[in-house]
Amino acid sequence: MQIGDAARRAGLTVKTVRYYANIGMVTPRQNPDTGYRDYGEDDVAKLQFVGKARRFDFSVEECRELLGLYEDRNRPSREVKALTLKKIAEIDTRLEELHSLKDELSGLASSCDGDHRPDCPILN
Amino acid sequence: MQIGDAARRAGLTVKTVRYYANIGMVTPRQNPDTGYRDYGEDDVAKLQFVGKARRFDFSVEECRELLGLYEDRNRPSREVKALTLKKIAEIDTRLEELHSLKDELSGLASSCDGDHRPDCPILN
DNA sequence: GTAAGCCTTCCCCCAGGGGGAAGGTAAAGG
DNA sequence: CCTTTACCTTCCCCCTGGGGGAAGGCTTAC
Repeated sequence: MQIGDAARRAGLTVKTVRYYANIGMVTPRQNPDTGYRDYGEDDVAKLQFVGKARRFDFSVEECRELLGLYEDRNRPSREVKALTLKKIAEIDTRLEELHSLKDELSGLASSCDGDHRPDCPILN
Repeated sequence: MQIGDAARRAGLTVKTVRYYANIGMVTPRQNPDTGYRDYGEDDVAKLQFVGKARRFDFSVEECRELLGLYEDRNRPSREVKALTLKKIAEIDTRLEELHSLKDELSGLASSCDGDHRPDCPILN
């Protein structure tokens, strides 16, 4: 199948799918007649997998890692779980950062009158 | 004062301060003898302000906007407050996304045995 | 004299693609 | 059969927010 169909089925843009081919993450066969990329069902499955992992905030590099485990028939699920737990820890860190950031901004906003006068505590 | 001192006093790198000069955000005078950038106290104050705003997760474009209000003697604090509230709303959205992402990943991780067997629900 | 420590501009690099140009190809409609 | 439309290809520049380092110029201290 052509890249357009593969992209639609994976819920990705053509650009993105082509990018994944260029960086060697999901490399389809090539149609020798047209020179077009030729995607099979297995490729679509990988694209869907990567798309999902990206939505899960895994970086492209992490996706490549996960894909390696995914393709390995003897993959130990231990490694996949470890990667997921690491990701969860990162999310926790980011959550804490955002929480304290929000608290700080909220404090500033509530101490700011929000009128036309030039003395605003946010700016000082 | 030279860029190195200004950067140290603002808690930024020289590269960053030079970048801010290049994009026209904090533009110091120029020493006519040496051709070096010449920072005054007012510039340092602006750099500190921008550094703080960046740490508050404001984009460079938003910093430029805030700086415009900061420099305007007749600035209405209303606008500053509005920008801050908008930022808080964005943080809320991001918090929700991260929470649901974490829930989803946690569910996957807990349903994954994490042993050597090749059937891992995370990958499926 | 020379080495260290400033400064300058210039260019390439990162993620993760997006936008669009220029040109080849395939299938459907008239 | 011809044209239109919708594909596809490679190529190159764009974004954010700078980092890294080269090549060259200047004082100052030893």
